[in-house]
Amino acid sequence: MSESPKSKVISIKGLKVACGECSLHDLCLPVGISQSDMERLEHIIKRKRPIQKNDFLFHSGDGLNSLYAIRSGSVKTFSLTDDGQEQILGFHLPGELLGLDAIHDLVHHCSGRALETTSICEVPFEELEDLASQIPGLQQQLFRLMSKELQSDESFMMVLGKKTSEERLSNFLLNLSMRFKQRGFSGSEFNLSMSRNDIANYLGLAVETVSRLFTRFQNAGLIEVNRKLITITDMDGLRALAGAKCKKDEQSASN
Amino acid sequence: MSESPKSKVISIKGLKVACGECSLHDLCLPVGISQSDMERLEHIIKRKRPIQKNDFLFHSGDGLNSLYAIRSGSVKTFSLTDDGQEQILGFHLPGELLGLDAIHDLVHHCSGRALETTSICEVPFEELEDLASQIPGLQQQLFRLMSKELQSDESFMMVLGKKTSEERLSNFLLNLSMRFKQRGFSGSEFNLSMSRNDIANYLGLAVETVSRLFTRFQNAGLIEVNRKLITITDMDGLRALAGAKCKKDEQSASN
DNA sequence: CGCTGCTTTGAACAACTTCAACTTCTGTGG
DNA sequence: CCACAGAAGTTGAAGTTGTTCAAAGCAGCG
Repeated sequence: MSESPKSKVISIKGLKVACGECSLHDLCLPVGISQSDMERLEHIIKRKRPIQKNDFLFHSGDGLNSLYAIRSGSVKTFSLTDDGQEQILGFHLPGELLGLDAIHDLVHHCSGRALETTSICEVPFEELEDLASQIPGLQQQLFRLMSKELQSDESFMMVLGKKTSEERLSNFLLNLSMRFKQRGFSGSEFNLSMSRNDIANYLGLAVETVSRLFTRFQNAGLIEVNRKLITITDMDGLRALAGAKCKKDEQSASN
Repeated sequence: MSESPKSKVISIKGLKVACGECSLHDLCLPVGISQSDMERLEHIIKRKRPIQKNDFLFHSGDGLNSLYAIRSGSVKTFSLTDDGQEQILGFHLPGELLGLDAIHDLVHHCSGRALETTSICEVPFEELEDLASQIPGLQQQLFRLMSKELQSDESFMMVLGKKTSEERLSNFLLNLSMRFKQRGFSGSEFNLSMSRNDIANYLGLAVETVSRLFTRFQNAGLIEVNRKLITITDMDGLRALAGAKCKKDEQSASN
């Protein structure tokens, strides 16, 4: 496949894969890990050549061989309903680790597919687990990562369970904004790598609804939409939409 | 599976908390762990006196001190939307471990509340983490447990994102049925410890809808409802409802 | 008994979906 | 460079599912 990683990890400069140097290193695996431990970790990580838009990173049903960390680009994960339609489970940005849900039974229950040209670090799971048992800091970091994903799943359940279409979309945009910002990109202007269809699917809405919402948000002066490019022009307004809906002001009375 | 592997669990008889003897031990923490390691684990677990219906196990905002394993009874977890309404995130049965989502930042982001009189094993998290770093089998089991929760969250997202009210409720009943069966109870007749309101809330529906569905399911001969007691009389019929909906038979043509 | 809270049922209403048509974009080949 | 075909996105109007509102039925409990 790609270049071999056995090239003595010391000289980080010459190394393609270097977590310590990676701009994402505080999002990704190594946190609070010593230099030498970090090198051991880097040693097991494989850098694969970039995958193209629509390429699969893994398929539902595949055995779990590796976890995948996104270096650049973006990936969607999804599974199929009984009647064969896609349900998108998440959109994943650089610095995120995919495949954690397959640890349970060592089988992927969703598929991962690139939304654009994407480069990936592959982390063989067995070796990672082994290393984690030797490096407490790594174990802890893995626990935290998984827990974080549980948290974000939970907050997403709230979106799907209680929120209106307006709240869902504004929530979605703000979530992306936050994550882009965290990664050093602009939080107020970014490209959506996924289609409207994907957004709708993810949010449990019809494409048409999403489309209408985009124009409604634009007309309301909250965002500017240029095809895939979104500019948030009124962050607070968007936040207001995403949060408490005031459809019942009388709630203060009943409360 | 069920029969104890080796009952030389020392004088477990005298021990209040004995995972090795616990009927839930294959659901809960210890799996593939040596006898002596198991004892170390049991040593850090505290058995608390049963909590009563509506008592809180932990509050949203609390620091994470312990994980909680349910021995008997049931618990709901929920958080509040910005406008103060409850969103139920899950119902938890004996053998399940609560609080994993708080590991990330050591703060609970949801509350846990007993649905009935419930007894709990408290597992101090720091000590557990410490132990996990010494016992690879324990680390692995924790990874698996968290991963399993990720999986079930994902399948629930599918329910909320794509399923109709009928599919949601039948899904819910089948899920409970399966879990009861797994725990040695009847899978076809069980008590709902949660209110209709809670069910509706969890499934993202209105109470009225859930109520109507119960009567509809009963009229269709799928279940029998006696207040909180549910008897599933047509498991396959219920499964059919939960799975692929046939609202479009023409899909075979378009597919 | 007569509360009180939970559940059920009916009827009107709203939000979102579905269907259908049209527009814009993208990439390909002449 | 333009034409064209297909995909993606937008917009309008009709249709449905599930919600909301209102009220009655029921069990549990002081």
